[in-house]
Amino acid sequence: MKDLDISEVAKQTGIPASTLRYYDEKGLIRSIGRRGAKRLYDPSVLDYLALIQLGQTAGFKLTEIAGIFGPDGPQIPRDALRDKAAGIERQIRELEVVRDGLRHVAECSAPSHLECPTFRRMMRLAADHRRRHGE
Amino acid sequence: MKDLDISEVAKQTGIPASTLRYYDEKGLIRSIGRRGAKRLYDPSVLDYLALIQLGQTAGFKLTEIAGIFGPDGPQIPRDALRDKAAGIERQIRELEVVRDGLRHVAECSAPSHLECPTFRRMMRLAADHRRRHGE
DNA sequence: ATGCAAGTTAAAGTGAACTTGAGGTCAAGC
DNA sequence: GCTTGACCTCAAGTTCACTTTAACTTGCAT
Repeated sequence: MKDLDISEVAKQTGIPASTLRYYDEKGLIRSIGRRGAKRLYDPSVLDYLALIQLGQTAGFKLTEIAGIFGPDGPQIPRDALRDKAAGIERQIRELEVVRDGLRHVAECSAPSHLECPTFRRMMRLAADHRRRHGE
Repeated sequence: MKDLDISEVAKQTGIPASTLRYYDEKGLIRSIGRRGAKRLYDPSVLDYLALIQLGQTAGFKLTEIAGIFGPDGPQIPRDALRDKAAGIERQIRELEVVRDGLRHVAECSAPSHLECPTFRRMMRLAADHRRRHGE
């Protein structure tokens, strides 16, 4: 009897019960049964929820996540997946710029950041990058 | 007369005019004046819009972006900025996992990805990572 | 002067991802 | 067997970031 009730899942993942019910309703997770009216989850749901959060970090919609890892495997063609991976690669590059920008802003105290040459150069780079690889 | 009207800004950035008006209304950008009723923008708005998009990629809300680079510089304490940078650093790590995961899914054709050992290992790593560094 | 494309406003609508609230159910402990 | 508290459903509400619509105004070409 190692099945988890909704509050146990909530406690272990930090995801509110209301959200878990919402995911359940949307078909992103699936309870293994009920005790009375109460949902019971297999522990594997924890891995699955980690996957969902990861997908969200990457900017996937819930419906896309459900589509990729739905009840039975992905229906997504390989090319689309490779494209997605490339998109995330670009996103990583942009985040590196933001990270460096924030670090710079935290240190350098020019009167306004928009006047700091280092900062402007970073912005220019980012704009160019965005221009080269579609938005 | 190198000022830009709204459609020029839209064309050069790819951002719809409706969104530019929305940003204007929200105080994220500011027109340098009007010709008749029509907004005119300084070319620097292009850099500024690149910055906004960059901020969005990093998951900042529009109000946060306005707060950091509002009319006059950031009011955000250095520590908060460093924390943000660290958060983005984590986000980058997670995106690397997603990128690798997608690439893997694109190649390996196990019956279901949830059964592929490589994939499960990646998920576990991600979950651990998320557990160590708050959500 | 007239017509019209391209702008304007204000308000309402959209979609995604949740959250909240009211009222109901049920297994467990006293 | 009755209360209690954790869970349930279903509908409505919230936030964010826009988009759409309807009705109005204006600079510019004819």
